[in-house]
Amino acid sequence: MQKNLVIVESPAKAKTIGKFLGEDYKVLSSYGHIRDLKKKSISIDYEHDFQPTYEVPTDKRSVVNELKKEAKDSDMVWLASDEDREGEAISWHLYEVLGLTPENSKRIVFHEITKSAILNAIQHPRQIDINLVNAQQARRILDRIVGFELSPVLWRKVKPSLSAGRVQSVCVRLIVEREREVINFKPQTFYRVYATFTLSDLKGQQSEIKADLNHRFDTPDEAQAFLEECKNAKFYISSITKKPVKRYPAPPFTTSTLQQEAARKLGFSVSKTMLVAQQLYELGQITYMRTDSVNLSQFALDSSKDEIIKTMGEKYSHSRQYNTTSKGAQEAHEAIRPTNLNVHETTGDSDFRRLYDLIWKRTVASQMTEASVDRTIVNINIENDRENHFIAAGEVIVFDGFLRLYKESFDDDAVDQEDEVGLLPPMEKGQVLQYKKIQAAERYTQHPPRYSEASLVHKLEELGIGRPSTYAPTISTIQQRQYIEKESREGKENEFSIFHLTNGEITKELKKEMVGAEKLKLIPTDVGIVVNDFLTQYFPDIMDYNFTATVEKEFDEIAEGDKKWTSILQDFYSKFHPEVVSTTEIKFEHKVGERILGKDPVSGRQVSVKIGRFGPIAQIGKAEEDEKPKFSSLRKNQSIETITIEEVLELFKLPRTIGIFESLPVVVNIGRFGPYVHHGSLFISIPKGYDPMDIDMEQAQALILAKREVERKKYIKSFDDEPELQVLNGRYGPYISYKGNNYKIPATQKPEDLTLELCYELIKTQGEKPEKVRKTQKKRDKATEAAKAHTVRKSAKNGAAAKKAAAKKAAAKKL
DNA sequence: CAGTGAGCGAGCTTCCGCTTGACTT
Repeated sequence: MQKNLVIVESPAKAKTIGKFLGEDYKVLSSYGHIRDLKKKSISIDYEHDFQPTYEVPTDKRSVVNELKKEAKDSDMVWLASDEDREGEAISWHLYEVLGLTPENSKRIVFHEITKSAILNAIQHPRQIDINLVNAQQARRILDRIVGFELSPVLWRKVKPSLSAGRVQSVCVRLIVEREREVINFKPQTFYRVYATFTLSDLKGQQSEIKADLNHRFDTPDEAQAFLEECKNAKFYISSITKKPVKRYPAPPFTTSTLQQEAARKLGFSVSKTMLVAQQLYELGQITYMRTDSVNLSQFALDSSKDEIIKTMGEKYSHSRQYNTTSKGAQEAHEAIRPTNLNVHETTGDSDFRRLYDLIWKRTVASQMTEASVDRTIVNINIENDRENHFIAAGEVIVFDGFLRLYKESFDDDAVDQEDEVGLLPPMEKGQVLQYKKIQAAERYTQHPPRYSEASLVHKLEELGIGRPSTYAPTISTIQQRQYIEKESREGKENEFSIFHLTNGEITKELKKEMVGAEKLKLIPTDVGIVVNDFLTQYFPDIMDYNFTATVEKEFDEIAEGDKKWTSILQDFYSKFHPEVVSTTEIKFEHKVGERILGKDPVSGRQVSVKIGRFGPIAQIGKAEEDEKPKFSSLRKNQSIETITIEEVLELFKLPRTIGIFESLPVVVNIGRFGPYVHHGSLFISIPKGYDPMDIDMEQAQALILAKREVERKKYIKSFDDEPELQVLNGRYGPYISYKGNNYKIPATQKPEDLTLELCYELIKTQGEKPEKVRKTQKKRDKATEAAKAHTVRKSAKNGAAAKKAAAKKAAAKKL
């Protein structure tokens, strides 16, 4: 019988700690929470002080059973989950589920995983802090109430299977509001003036300086007038100011800052960063990757100091401890850093190496001396012009310090392309300059940038919404619900004018540039916009950007023992629930989010757009009229909010019957996967370059015949003895199809010469794959729908349940 | 890949935070 059982949250942590503690200690992991509110029902008893009903989820049963067994075999159980609200609750649930007592259990905490920290923790045990636990229960139950009361309102008023929650709904709101700012933005033009001057020093050496005007002009006339004035003006240096400036390194990484920098410097998505970081953590190469703390352990401070002195010298070392400033931080862990700072690089694939390199550099740089820069500002006056002057800036790095290793990136780096400033030639006050050229270029003010995944995380953290463990999952949830999409937009070509002044002559040039290109930005869908507007109108408190911060304050009061958790919930629920009831009872004249655009000039029937079962649709006519309404999906790039009646009427020009071929109609339409020609049982995608609005019979016939040819060529060979095996011609050349799986044919083998035996051999050498059951069309439809509704994980686990639901749906559909 | 679209049915969907593997729909 072992003496001690220590339970931590993460298995990697358990492994490390196990090494520090001797034979008398067994260290196991709870794998996070082991108990939660029951999954299906709301599981809160409103009649009895919000009494929750907890259950051990199925995927935690085996963990719990093992812990139970080990606990029974131990003299003492040490509950060593993290020291924050969630961690305290994990310990409490363990205490309850494992049937522990104050005599056979102790609660311990540590912030860094070192032998001394853990031994010290064991010397100073305490009991479970029930106030902190209650704060967690309040948080959990409030989130359940919000999610499970609000989502059904959306099912009734907007569309089934939608969701709402304290975090996700506000997240969508940020993106919707930013999109509106972008749409409503009216770019303004202005003229920016910049010049190149020449000056000669005492020895007659010529050099050049670039300088910007301190003023922008609103119109081309003003810009031109200014250049006119410069033609014969005298330019001289009116002042030279030198100022030493210091630059300080950024603090070590938290989850949020790591996600942002990995996106900017490595182009990683938020989830990719977390995936790679998780692997580095499991290999013991970095500390825990879900943290909001910038704190470094004494060990990390000491070893980075050693490392810096050893590789760069004493003057580069400057130890610092940073303070966490982000809202709602709980600081149960250290900052993200390499576990051993003397390991400068890691092995593995390039993603691995690059992320490790980033973390190593950021950590070490944070412990390095600040950089010293001499900054020079030169004012160049224009004689007889007291309002305008040119400014030239120069910078010399006197001591590079941390910049030797690492420089933080910022989101607008790409915008400030003229950011580089270099060395200025020697000059003195009063010196007269000659202009070489002066240019006034037309520029446009830019709309605020759409959010990227990383900049959204930054904003969420700033508002104190969400936690390090939820940033990545939240972004994928709102994508799965199809509230937002990640999209890239190509830039548009834009013409602008530049006036040049050279040799006393002004010329005008028209130039083209690409503007407005955006890479993988977050854009709301129609569903996202409609849901957001609905929630913002009827539940403004929940949708308030400060809602989380406000309730967090109350949770803190519970944790401090100043307030009762049930009365906080009572206050909230007594206000919130009636709002849910009254909103549910509203009989809307139109469907939520519906826009009436006017009347169809041909039939006189009403034209409207709204959210349909499969997304946004346009409709002519009303359901209650005798004649059935006509429907058409909106095109990609069209939105309920901005579409015009003309555009809607255009949609109904399809489907278009363009003629008869072989006594069957040829119909052109646009479906979910783009434009297609429909003839008999054949559907043919219309290739790019053709316009479905004016494709003619000749072109359509060609497409039909070409498709037939492909179909004909598709079958190279089949065998009477084995109807399930075929040799086919596909997009990538010939292949073998067998029981729903495909197998390659080596280039040396002529497909026509294949025998059944040869095919079997090829299948065997490539490893026969398990038979795939070919589903019917309808079933597959339902399966994808079900998969969309579930998260990837859930659908994997509940495969059988999903199938059952799908079958039911399919059955319902037939009736 | 699949080319859909309003009510007499049946019963489903949903939250946030803590943690990792095990899947073939």
